Amino acid sequence: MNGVETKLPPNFISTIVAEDVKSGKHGGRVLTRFPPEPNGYLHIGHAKSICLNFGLASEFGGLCNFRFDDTNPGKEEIEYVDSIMNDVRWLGFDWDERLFHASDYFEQLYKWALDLIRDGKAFVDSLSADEIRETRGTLTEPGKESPYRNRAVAENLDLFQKMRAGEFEDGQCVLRARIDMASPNLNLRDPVLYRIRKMSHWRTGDKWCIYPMYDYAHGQSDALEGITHSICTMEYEDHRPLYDWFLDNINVPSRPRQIEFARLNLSYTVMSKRKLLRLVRERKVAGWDDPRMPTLAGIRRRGYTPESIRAFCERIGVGKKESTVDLAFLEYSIREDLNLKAPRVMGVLNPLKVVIENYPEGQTEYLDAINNPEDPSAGVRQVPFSRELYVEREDFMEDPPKKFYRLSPGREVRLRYAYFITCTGVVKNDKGEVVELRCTYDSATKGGDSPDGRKVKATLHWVSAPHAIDAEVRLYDKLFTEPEPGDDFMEKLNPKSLEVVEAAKLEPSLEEAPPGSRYQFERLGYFCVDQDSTPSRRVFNRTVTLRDTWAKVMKAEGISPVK
RNA sequence: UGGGGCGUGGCCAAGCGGUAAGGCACGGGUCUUUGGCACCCGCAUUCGAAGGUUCGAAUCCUUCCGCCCCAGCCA
Repeated sequence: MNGVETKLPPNFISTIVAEDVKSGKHGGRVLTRFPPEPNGYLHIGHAKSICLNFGLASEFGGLCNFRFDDTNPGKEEIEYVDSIMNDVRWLGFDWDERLFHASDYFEQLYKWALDLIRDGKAFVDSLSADEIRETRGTLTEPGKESPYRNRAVAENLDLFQKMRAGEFEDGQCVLRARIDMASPNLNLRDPVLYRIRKMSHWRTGDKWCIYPMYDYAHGQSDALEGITHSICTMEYEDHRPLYDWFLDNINVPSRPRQIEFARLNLSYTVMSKRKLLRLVRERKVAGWDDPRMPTLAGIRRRGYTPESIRAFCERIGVGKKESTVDLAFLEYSIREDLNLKAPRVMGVLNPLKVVIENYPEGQTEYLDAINNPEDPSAGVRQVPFSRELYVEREDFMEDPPKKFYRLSPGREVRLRYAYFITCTGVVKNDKGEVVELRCTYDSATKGGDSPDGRKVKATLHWVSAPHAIDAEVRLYDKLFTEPEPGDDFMEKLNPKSLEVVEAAKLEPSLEEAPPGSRYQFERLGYFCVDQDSTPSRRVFNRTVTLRDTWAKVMKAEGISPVK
């Protein structure tokens, strides 16, 4: 990806894999898999899993399969299938021809179920869902065996075949494993293997009316594909004994090992599909790809790069401890990446008109501006300068506090790549609000340096009024006001998570900026052109602000920012 | 209090019996035509707690405390 392969920091999983490779387990082969269920959009938490699985594979010269865990037609939709594949590709991973589905294995899974029945290890239970729940027992008391638990093999075989043939209605019966109703691990109390669902499946159509449960499908799918390390999140740890039980009691072709790690939590955001779905359904955000969403679609639209997401996932580490990563860490990753790549440009979000009184009317000069100080190869561009300009309203204070060293009456500052200007007058409206600044410029300071060595404390961004282009700029901030939104997250929504600037003034070089392109608006932050943008109505999203030391000073000094 | 898992600075995270890496955040400074970037300095006598073993413990043993997960015909 970037010439020199940076060595990934080791973690407990890569240590296990390294030992297996060294000991020759699986013949030194490494095959992982990313197994999403197509019932929602992928989010940054999935990115951690994707990077882990594909990363491990490439680190040890192995491969990573892509597999849809499509065992529940009631919840899965084709819309999600497309978005999921698109997101994984965008993140930068490729599964070549290795696209699989749990549904590819329905026939084999069915045959194995028949084997389990013949071995007396599975039975058809005619208890209702409620009855099964009631007899499962509790955390402290054992469950009760189903009265159907000892049906004869022949009867079970007959019943199960009839289940498949559609002779029963939904819920009338299920196939259950015959393990141990007294197990302290609830997953082992005769878990359901198959349930009847008379609905068509996005891939198998109406071929099946019985569908395998996750536990029954996952491990065997892994075994069928020859997966060596099946990595999942901590909540499946209790399922591992069952995962292993199937592998021990079925004649599977290989023996995968399940390893669990802690899922990612991010401060100031919610990650569960249920909560994200609610934000979408209740219109708290514009959709799954709203730039405030932690979905990959949202993050992408926000302007994050796949490289920054990968770097983030590599840095947060992999462990078994529940943790919440600071959102600032994610922001650090995108700033770090964009600092090196994003072309610099000037744009004024909250325009304050400036008239340079001693600058010739009608004159336009084109000044050289460096595109990216971090990347000389990015070259220079020319920006127009004229008598009337816009500067940021926040860059002027009529009565500045001691630490404010931007523009104020009588103060001289530099306009980036242009001239030193001195504020000579302030024009106010009848409400007393500053509506225009009158300034003079020093023609000897063209380009931004004074031949007499005169120094100036501040450098301001600006844009020439007659040359500026208008744009809508969407300023995004955290979606929630609290680091841990919790279950009442709907009450913790940040009312200022989106502020729309209707008419920002941008330098004309942005005229043709294509959707998706990213820029640094100097002194403000990183922005990207939104997909809603059109030539007649340009729309930019703020990906993240620049680090703002001045904002911290203001906060510390109790100075309120100018509105 | 059935079972499983986890507890190292504000947030992540190395460490695996030899005397607490690194990153983010934070504070201070240098530099600066972005109050950006870069660079420098600071930031746990202490590893959930208490005992014990040992010349020596975050690492081994006890006990205790705290947090998370499991009672879907969801994944």
